[in-house]
Amino acid sequence: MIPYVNSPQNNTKVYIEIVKQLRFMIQHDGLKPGDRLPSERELSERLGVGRSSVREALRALELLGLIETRRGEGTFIRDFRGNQLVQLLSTFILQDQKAIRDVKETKFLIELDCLWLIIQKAEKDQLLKFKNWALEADYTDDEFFLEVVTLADNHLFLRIWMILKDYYNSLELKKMIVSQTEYAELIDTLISKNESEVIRVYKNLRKLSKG
Amino acid sequence: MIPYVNSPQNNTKVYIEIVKQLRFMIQHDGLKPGDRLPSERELSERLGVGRSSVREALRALELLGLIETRRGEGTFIRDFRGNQLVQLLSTFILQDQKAIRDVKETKFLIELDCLWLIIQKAEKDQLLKFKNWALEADYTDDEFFLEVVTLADNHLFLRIWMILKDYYNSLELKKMIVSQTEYAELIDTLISKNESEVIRVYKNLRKLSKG
DNA sequence: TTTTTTATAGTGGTCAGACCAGTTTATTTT
DNA sequence: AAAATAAACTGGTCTGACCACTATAAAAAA
Repeated sequence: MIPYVNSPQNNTKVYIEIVKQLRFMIQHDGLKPGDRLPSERELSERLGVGRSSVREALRALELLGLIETRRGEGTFIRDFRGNQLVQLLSTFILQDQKAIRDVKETKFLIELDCLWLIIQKAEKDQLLKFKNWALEADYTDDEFFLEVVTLADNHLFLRIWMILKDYYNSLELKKMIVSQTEYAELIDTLISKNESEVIRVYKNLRKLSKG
Repeated sequence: MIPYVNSPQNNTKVYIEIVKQLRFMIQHDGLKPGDRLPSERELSERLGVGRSSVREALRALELLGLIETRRGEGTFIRDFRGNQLVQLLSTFILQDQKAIRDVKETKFLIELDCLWLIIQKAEKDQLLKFKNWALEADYTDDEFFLEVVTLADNHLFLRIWMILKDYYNSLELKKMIVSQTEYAELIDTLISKNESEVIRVYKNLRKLSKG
């Protein structure tokens, strides 16, 4: 086949071109999450490039979380609404030890953001169900706020919060004890859509007078 | 050398291990943007793995924008602000309308968070200097809010915002026109530490009645 | 001496081929 | 028809070979 990728006047790297070709291929063939891509050897042949270059492109996309590879089976398109990327960047970025305060601060504010989003978006019966659960079930603080962030219905916030949560826990700070009634009270303020009360109750729950 | 990477009980992919080793190396040696990494051949030898595996790792990091490679010169650490990958991810990910809404929503709330942090933390003379700049200098909306996020003095928010900003710009939405006086008004509310006014002015600046 | 030119060693970019370790499919045996 | 076996495929990795380009050291010219 004619090597799209390796034509003389093209001076961009081969693996970048392969990424572009893959993107085109996915769009053109309407491939969806779960679908299989052609094998490395077939791509190599079809695009007229070496297999190692194909692999460089695929590995890059894999690290980005866009595809998934299973030995012996093949390469598959992934459900990439979340971004692996933030995951990865964070591990690069969060080496910085002095960022502890930033992590706490960010986690708190994002939790507040999600509470605010819930007020804007959530249905009342969703919240009532949530409250029942909060009163009866057994859960950790993380599990409670996972529900909150999920209810906020913003995938980016969910991803960011997940990372922050993990990092926060790795700090091994002393845990606050929060009673079920406090959680329930927070949900009540959501139901009543009282923004300032949400902030007050949340801060109190986190034992914060100030941010 | 002992191959860290290829020990028997380790069944994760070699290139992933190399990424981890690189991260460790960067942290341990305190490498900063602009610094050079060891050559591919040297890494291959030092880690006891094939050069092609090293390249898979490096290409992935390059696509992520974390490193930069110059033929004949070497591989360098980059001042990563998500640039490269955003272009790519945006076309892969952001076809989805909900994802687009999430990006807008998240950027909006994080900007508000930063404004709130400024009220808590910033010194008055910092803000006055900021206002002078806002009235006299020439800047884009991104540049203005980069100042805001910087003033919030939270590295994590800075990083997240940078990524979001790039995502957001890659959406190619129509830009709002904001006058210098509007920006200055926002800074005034910061100086007066009036939280509800900050929210109102910011929303107005973004032409939002609701989130 | 200083400058310029020229060779050389080093670096990333790419390819081809080999082998291993799994999975799937086809074939054979029971 | 079911089970066991063989073959064909797929990704994972390594090695060695070139090429193109850059930086450095050596040699030649000024």
